[in-house]
Amino acid sequence: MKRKITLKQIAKELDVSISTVSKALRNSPEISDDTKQKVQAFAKLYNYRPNNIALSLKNRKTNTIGIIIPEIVHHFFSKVIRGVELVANNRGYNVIIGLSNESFAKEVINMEMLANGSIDGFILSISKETQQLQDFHHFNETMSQGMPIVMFDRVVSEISCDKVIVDDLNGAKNAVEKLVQNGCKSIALITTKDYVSVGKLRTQGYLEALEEHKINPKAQLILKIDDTVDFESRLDMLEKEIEQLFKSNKDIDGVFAVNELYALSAMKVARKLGLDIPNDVQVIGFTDGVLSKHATPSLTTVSQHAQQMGERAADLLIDKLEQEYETEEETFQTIVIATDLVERESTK
Amino acid sequence: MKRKITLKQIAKELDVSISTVSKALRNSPEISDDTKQKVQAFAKLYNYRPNNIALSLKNRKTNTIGIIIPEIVHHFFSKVIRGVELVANNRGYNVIIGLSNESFAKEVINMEMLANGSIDGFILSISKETQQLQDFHHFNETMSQGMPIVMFDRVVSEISCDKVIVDDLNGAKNAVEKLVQNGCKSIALITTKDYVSVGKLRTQGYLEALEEHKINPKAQLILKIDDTVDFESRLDMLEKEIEQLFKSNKDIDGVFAVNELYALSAMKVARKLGLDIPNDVQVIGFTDGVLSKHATPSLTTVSQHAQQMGERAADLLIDKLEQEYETEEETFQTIVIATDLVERESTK
DNA sequence: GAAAATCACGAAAACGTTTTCGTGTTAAAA
DNA sequence: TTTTAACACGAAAACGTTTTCGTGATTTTC
Repeated sequence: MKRKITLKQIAKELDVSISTVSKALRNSPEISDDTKQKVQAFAKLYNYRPNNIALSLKNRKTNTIGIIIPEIVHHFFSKVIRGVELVANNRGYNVIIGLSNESFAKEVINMEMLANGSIDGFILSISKETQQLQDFHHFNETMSQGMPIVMFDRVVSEISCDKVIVDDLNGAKNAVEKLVQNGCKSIALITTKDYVSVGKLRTQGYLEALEEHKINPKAQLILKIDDTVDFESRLDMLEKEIEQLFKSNKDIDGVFAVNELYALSAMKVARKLGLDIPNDVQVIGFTDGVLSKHATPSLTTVSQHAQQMGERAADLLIDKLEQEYETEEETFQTIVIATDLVERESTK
Repeated sequence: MKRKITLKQIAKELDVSISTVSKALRNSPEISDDTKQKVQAFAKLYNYRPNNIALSLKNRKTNTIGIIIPEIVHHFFSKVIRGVELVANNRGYNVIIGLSNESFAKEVINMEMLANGSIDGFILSISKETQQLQDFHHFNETMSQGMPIVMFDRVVSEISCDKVIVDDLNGAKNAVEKLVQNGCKSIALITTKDYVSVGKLRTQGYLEALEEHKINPKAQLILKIDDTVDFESRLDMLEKEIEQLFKSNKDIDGVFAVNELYALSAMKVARKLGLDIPNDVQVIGFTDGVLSKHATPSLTTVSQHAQQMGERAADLLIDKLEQEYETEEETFQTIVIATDLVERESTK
């Protein structure tokens, strides 16, 4: 078991100095062709590669970006990661992941771990708990140490940093307008409680769409789910709530749900109640998930372009990292990714 | 924008030596209580944290593990990552990811990148292309440099290293036996071409189950899909092949598919042909995906316990990394994770 | 009061690089 | 022949730690 070879070992072996070896390998004109050839041949033979850690220390730059997300077993987030990884690799960076698991404490700990030299900057989406607690000190501390942050999807307006967000408002608005145009008169909304930023915006989009079509929103058509519960494991509870919604509002002919699971559950409940989709009820979900495509009937969705979000976020971060001169005044941008309405069988 | 504070700066500020600061912070008995208090208070005030990169260089240990997978937008792999991340974090390690995107070249490049000091060891699942090319030099090179590797799921028998695999053979066998017990007489198999190790084993399980029940396997009931094609985008092709299978074998009353997509497509085609599930045809898939649970009818599956695989792999790797004495003879283990048959609506 | 022991701290090396600045040797210019 | 320039290389610092060893100063012991 031979360790990786170092400059020092090569130098010793060839009886030259470390500097000479380093220069020879980087083709410095200071070194004679003879020596260069000798060194390069030897290095190739022993498959020399510079040690990244040493380089990071020397350059005070790791060429690694940290990504902190609430959950990885999630189509949306894994697509974002793929996007980040794609451009990061192309631009010579590695990606290191941290999962907050929707917990504030884990988010803080993970960031502190990575911020101590392991990475050059963060790409992150904040946890639900952080959104509730409204405690953002760790972001400020990180940034005040000169480590840039790019937030995506779940962002917080109180923090000044680069951001990549989905156009939640217009995405929702377009979806609801589609339902209206398709003849729906009584459109239900299944959303989350208000502290989740994206839920709030999508709700707003729903309301605006109704308003523009002179439809009075009815409170009893809006179902706010408490999403601190893990509904993957408590599907029954979710379905009961939705069933209640349908039963007390027999006139529902359209449903807009702020995520895939809610939309699918709505379809399931509707079918169970003897309603035909899309003839009796039309359904649209807001999601980038994989379930929609394969559901029966397949679900019309607002697509969020998760991978693109990751790509843009990575570009934003790396641009900032490689910015030659620190601009006098820090300037941050917010990129808004437009959504697409992917029409499938759950709408007419 | 103040940089992170270092020992040197603290030393200068307090007019003591770097060594004294370091020792004071680590509570060395060499240092007087007075000085300790002074240093620790100052460090706390300025939120001092040792630089990970410097520590890595000094200790020749990064406390980071690299994970290389073919694809991240995949329920199975993201669950494995979650498992790895879970135990890694608990044991004081970070996780850095590399995506091979099923490409041999990217796999090699990614490994070389990370092997140059960035990580202490690998957890990986090899790409399809690597499986085809049967070129494993990069694994051998990595290991010969003293960097341990743990392979999971898609492993290669030619390489001696720790491995974590699913009991593909028995998982498949049990599934097919279930179908037999449920009364199926003519059971089709939808699998991949042979070079993918897991496909091969699952096929073997299918054959063994039939044999044990004295059923003669029929070649025309076995459909081998070329999975170099990305079927997420070419669903129609996949469905056509399956439709052909059903049409030329009207007696099919059971289907075992080696992954989720094939199983779902089979159900879709069957329904299209007017067959009822599970009364006319029963279907079982091999998967850890999310589609099965939410499909209609929901799909009976062989569960692979992906997260557990990740956990075991991480434990295996970290155990090896922290092994005090290098045992005389390297010894490798292969952990086999048993599968579970999750019965849902697609079987009786 | 001298020798020994204890205390409290600092210097320096090491991890593996890159780069700046010498410096001795040879070749060209005066 | 002397001065200058070009050449080819090495020493050392720096990145931020930890740790070994050394060393003055003070205290204890006889």
